[in-house]
Amino acid sequence: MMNTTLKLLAQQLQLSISTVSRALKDHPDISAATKEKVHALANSLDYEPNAYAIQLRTQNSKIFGVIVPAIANLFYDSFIAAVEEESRKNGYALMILQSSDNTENELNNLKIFRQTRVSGVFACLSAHTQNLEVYEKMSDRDIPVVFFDIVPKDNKYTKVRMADERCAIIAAEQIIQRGAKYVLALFGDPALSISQKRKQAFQQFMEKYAPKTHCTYMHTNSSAEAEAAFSKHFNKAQKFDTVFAMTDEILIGVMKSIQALNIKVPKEMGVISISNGFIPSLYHPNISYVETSGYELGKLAFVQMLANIKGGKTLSELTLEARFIEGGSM
Amino acid sequence: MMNTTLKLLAQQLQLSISTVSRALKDHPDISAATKEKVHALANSLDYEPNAYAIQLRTQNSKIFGVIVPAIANLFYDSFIAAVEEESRKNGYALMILQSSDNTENELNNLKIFRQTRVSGVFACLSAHTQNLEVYEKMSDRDIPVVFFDIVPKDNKYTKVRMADERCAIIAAEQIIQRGAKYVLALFGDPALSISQKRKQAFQQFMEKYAPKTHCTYMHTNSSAEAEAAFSKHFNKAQKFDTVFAMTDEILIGVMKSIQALNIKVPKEMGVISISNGFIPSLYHPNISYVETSGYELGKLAFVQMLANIKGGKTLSELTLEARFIEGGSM
DNA sequence: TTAGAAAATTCAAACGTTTGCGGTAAATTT
DNA sequence: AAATTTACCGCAAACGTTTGAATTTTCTAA
Repeated sequence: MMNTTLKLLAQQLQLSISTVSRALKDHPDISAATKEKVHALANSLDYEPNAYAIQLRTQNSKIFGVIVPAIANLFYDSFIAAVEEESRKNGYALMILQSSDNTENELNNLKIFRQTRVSGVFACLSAHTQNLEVYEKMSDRDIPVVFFDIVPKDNKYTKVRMADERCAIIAAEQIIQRGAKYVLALFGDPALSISQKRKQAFQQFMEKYAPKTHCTYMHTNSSAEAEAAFSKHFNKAQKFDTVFAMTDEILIGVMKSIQALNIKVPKEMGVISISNGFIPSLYHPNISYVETSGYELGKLAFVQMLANIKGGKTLSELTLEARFIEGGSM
Repeated sequence: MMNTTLKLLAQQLQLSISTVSRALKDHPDISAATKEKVHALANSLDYEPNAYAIQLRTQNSKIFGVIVPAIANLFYDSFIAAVEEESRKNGYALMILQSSDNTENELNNLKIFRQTRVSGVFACLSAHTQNLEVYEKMSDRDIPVVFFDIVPKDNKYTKVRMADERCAIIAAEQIIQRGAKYVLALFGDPALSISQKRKQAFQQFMEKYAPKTHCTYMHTNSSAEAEAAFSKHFNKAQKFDTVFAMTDEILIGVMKSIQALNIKVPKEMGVISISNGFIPSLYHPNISYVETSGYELGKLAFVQMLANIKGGKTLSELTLEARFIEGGSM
């Protein structure tokens, strides 16, 4: 079936293409009568403007690119969901690519975005990406980039992220409030700045406000490692009374161990984590956590993107405040 | 910064646009020397073909649309991940839209896809979508549609889905093998055909091969309902020894109740579910489940899509075989 | 009436490609 | 040396839209 185009409408109505085009978008130059006729025919012929022709003409694709380490991830999921919602409201579509935490994929994806002439990209750096040249290239072409979650250090970029230090501190506050004596604090990959930041903030806070509390710090790279670390340490001389998990991944490992050892939460063991909220809700009692909402972050990122597009460059770093969500595990 | 175009290259090289265009794609008409010069300049000027111009000319967007009820969902996540992988390999990009299980959104998304002139769409029907007219319209425009997971009944469409009945039967087999006497079988929204199919297959199989086993069938619409249903029934006169959860959502509710009541798995209670695998891996012991792999389904869907594009229409329904994954809960 | 303004419509170029066809110069054949 | 082939390359139209400027039509006022 032939696609109906402006030309076709124009022919059938004995009008020029430009008149039809303007009629369709309510241009004041066009008479009400003509507008009506045009709209009527357009509807009955089911006219859909050709996005490619428009973009070619206007240089504006109305598509945002999103690049995440993985789509199948609770946090990024909700981030994407938020961005998608806002995009749709604002007449943008979304193109989502995953880097699988691999710098090469990240590069390829960026290239696709350039080729697609996206109107902007939301980027979460791969864990070990150092070279930001490609992102510079986007800026050169006036494609705004909003970094989220894992962001570059350099502050010439627009970025939104969780208040990582605050998250850790809020958790520490809760641990102190519980009156914990022996704490096992589990953090993620020590190579990631997010792990470093959180650990440093946590440790500093504990040392300052609860110097008598005995804390053991560990880094684990997977659920399995966290599970092993927990059960190994639990069986040692001094039993912990509280455990802190920096991520969902770690929490999962910890909870498996807790179930296996049939430890009672919160009586025998207090549990607190930093999370999006889904995983903590899976257990009984619900795990208390410091919320890092991918959804909220997505909303924030979108605001930044729009600001970037409308008002030119707005370089800034926004952090999303965290809050404590009471479960029953403390 | 100006985008470099064929015209620019042509000017700088004192060649015609067509020559440059052909040189760039290794056309036999062009001499090796010229090709080399063109490539060299293209590289140094960082030329990227304008996808919109190409699509306008060739009528081929090299973009697939994906429409899912929700991105933030373990099953669809992995489906998308698979489709994305394959798409990238084949030079396609992906545009992902979520319907939030709302028919109106679904319609809007489809419209965006039509406007974007996607090369094809992967569609999962919203729970209560009846009117498939919009999908017909896609076909009219020669945009192939591959339905997945929640698919229309009519078999004039291309569809891939899980072998729903088989999943339920495999679970039933395991339950019989465990020697269960009293079974609580929890299914999802009775309005969904998937719930009906699974329940019917399950019930039929149990009645035929284990008529003496006492089964209680229930429908629950959320984790909370499942949790309530389980604990309510568990406290009645006759205790169950086995529970079957049709979805992750239901499993989550069941497991919360099991944890709350401190029931020992698998000694006091056998647990089996149908799942993607993630949720069952969260507990200790791991829950045994019948695997419905979104990832595999994605791969399958992509094959179908390619077949549709290459070889014209291939109407068919493919179902993905399910398999039992041993946890420690049976 | 008629000039002049206002309203409505059309012209035509441009966005960056692809591609059938035609053209020219060099190489090959008679 | 003329005729034919071969190897390269350029012309120009087309894809569907937007938009500044020009043009035509209609209205207004003297």
